Amino acid sequence: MSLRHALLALLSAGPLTGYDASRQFGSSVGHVWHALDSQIYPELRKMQAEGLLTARQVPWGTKGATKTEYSVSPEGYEALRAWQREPLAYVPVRNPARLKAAYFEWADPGDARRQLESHIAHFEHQRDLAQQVIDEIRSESQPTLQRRLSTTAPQQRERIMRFKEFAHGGTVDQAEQEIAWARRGLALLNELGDLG
Amino acid sequence: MSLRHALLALLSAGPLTGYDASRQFGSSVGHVWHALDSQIYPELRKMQAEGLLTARQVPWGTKGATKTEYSVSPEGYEALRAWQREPLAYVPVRNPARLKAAYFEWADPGDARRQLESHIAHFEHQRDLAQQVIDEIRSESQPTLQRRLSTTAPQQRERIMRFKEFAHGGTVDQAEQEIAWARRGLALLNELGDLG
DNA sequence: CCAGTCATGTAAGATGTTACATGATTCC
DNA sequence: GGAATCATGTAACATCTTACATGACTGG
Repeated sequence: MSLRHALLALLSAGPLTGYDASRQFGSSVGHVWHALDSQIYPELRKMQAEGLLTARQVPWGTKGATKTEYSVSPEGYEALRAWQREPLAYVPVRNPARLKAAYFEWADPGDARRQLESHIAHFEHQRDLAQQVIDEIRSESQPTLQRRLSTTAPQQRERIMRFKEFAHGGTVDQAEQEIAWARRGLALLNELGDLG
Repeated sequence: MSLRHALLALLSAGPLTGYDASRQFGSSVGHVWHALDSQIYPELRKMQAEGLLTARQVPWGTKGATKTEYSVSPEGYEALRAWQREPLAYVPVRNPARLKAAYFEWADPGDARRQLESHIAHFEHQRDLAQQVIDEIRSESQPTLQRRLSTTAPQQRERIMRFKEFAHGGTVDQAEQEIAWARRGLALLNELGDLG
């Protein structure tokens, strides 16, 4: 059900059309919970059907076309708070990189090395992305955050920004840790190469 | 397709019945790739149908009953090596704990605190589990690893153990990092509490 | 002979991925 | 007038979870 909470969180910053929600998703909450358009549109409709969102047709263009704008209903805000009240259900471990590394004896050393190198490249990219997000938060240049802050009492703004920084800071740390792990793996391959 | 690779890895240590595979799964490869019995049994059959495993009926008990024992076929071993040759497809981020933390402004401080405390408890448990696995590897007391090592040339044994240690070491590091992150979150809540 | 565990699943549903589809509008 | 992007999906498939089912065997 996390997609639902991600969407509530996104729309809690203010109403959005389905299209705008899809676009802004990727550059805000999508950094911690990825989803594709093909999931977002149907989920928005389902949430509206269940009363978490209210929908309104707004004009689009000059020729009488419309698009759907969604807002969080009182029930939706309550669902957001209820979610925060519930303990988080931890999902069982399912880590493809660790799985592969545990059975590197089936790889030849060159392939194992390449795995680890692309692991490093991947998480360097993740780290840089998350660091960018943090910079955008600090500079208040992120559109979704701007909408969020504009409807918030000044005393609350600090909290909101600090929580987001904290969350994305976790992503940075995790990326650093994965990079350090993969480097240890490369060192191990070197060591075993010398032995064999 | 990782379940398939996890099962190939498990059975590469030697033949197992479906039931034994299900049991041993949890105490070996299941530490990096979780799966339930209801997934394992059907997947073993599918893998046999596709020629990755060979099945053999072995007697069970004294009254003529049988059970199915699976072994990795040559095609299965090739699939295992092919998997190690392919680059890993990184899945998009989907992190419920980070998602929740990014929107802690919707939680009251007590609930946010409880989230972080159970985050710490969860990863302390993960860390201890992974540390146990590492100890079992070092002491060669893990049954699946014993089967694996017993069919391996002595020069290769070191490699196998070091790779597994390395993989589970990553789980330990990740757990430590999550614990440190959550502690920073608790400190942040304290700080914001003082401000508000 | 009865409890436990061995042995093997099925069925329904939730969630997510991949690939494709289509028309409207705006900007150059 | 054509390209880009706005707007909104659907269909098929894969994967995983939850809940349930059932009979055989073993040890006390």
